[in-house]
Amino acid sequence: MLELAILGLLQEAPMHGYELRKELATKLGTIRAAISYGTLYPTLKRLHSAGWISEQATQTDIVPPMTSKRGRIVYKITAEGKERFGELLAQAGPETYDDAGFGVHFTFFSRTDRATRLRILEGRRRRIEERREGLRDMLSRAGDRLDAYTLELQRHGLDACEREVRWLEELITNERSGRTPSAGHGTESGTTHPPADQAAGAPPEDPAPHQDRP
Amino acid sequence: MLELAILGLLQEAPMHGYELRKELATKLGTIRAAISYGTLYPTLKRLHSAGWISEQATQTDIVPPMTSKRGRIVYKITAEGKERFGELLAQAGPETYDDAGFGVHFTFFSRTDRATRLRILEGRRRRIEERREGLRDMLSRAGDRLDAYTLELQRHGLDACEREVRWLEELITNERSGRTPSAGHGTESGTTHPPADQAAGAPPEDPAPHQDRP
DNA sequence: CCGCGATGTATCGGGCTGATACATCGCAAC
DNA sequence: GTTGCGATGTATCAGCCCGATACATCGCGG
Repeated sequence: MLELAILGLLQEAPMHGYELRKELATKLGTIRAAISYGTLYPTLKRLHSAGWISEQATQTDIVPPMTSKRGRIVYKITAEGKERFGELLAQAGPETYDDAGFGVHFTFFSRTDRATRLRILEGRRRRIEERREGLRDMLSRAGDRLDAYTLELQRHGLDACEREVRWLEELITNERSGRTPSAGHGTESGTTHPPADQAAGAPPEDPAPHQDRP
Repeated sequence: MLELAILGLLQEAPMHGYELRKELATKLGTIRAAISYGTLYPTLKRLHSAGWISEQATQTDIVPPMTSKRGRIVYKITAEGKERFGELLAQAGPETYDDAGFGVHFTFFSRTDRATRLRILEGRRRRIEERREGLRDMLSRAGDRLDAYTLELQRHGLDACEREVRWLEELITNERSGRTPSAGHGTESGTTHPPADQAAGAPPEDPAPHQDRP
């Protein structure tokens, strides 16, 4: 999972560890608190020894007139790494559908082909629907056996599940009709689907999700 | 964290490992996927060697005429364990406010005094508000630097944050005014509460778990 | 009587975290 | 000027936790 994330970020630009961590934190911040260095550095070493990335120490102090940065290690993705990234992007196991895995995959959706995007969205939806059903069963069957606070927690969880399913459904519909997730809904939607709000603010960037790399 | 959860469940009733896991899964299912045996059993051993719980093997095959259950190990909380549970319930560290920690604490709110409940709810709210602010900053500052999918993920995360803050706010208000989270809002699908089925195996414990109100 | 799914206990490799350590840079306060 | 401090940066370690796996038993239907 982390492997995919790192490869994906390094494909955008070479980075050193600290930068990588910050980038991970902002891009996956929603889904994953913040990757720890205790994970990051060993993983980078692993990726390096596997040949997916290259390390390049930068302690050339003499050259840069601006800021003679201290020795840090810039990681760069290799050709094999790009290949590996493509594999990881396309394949979807069970761990693709949990919170962390889905978040990472989703982050790179603009570099994923549409079929895979749909597969992953539907897998995630299935996962959340199962959780939702479990919650519903529990609330209707054992509802009165639980105390008020536990009940409230479950209700809140159920609510989040229903909301996420709706979100996924919308995304799936958009995928099928060939739209990218343009800016739309303002935080509150209640029960009504406002169908007429896109088609005005078309995103100028992000033309088409490409699959191969330069 | 697991320690608190186990102690709390065992205070309701003695259980063996399998049962404990199922109970954990349903009560904390919202917040934590499902505790693994690879975690559960070592933890139980640790709690036992610390003296918080007692193990009692049940392979008395001869006695019971009904079901000669195979040897399983029933865990029971000790007096020291109850004391420990009380400590853990009252103290709140940083890990109290992450998803897992908050979920566990919240589950046992009916056995927590009001002051602690408020402290935890407010701490959690603060945590989520920080996440929310981070997301908002990111969306307003670097919004156009991110691709459409990443953006959409962040928006969804922000939405979830705002929703949770509102939920917490409501709970806090209720706490201050002395209400417990009785069933209130919708999310319902015609729930007719089927009453009258407890009083069978339920322990006569649970007299008056929370403080009175001023 | 045989498989098969649920129940039940237990271990192991490995991923991930939080704490910790160390070192450098830029900047502001005194 | 030097002292402190926070951001940047790399790195390790104990320990928690998960997924996979291995057993063994029970109750059930074919």
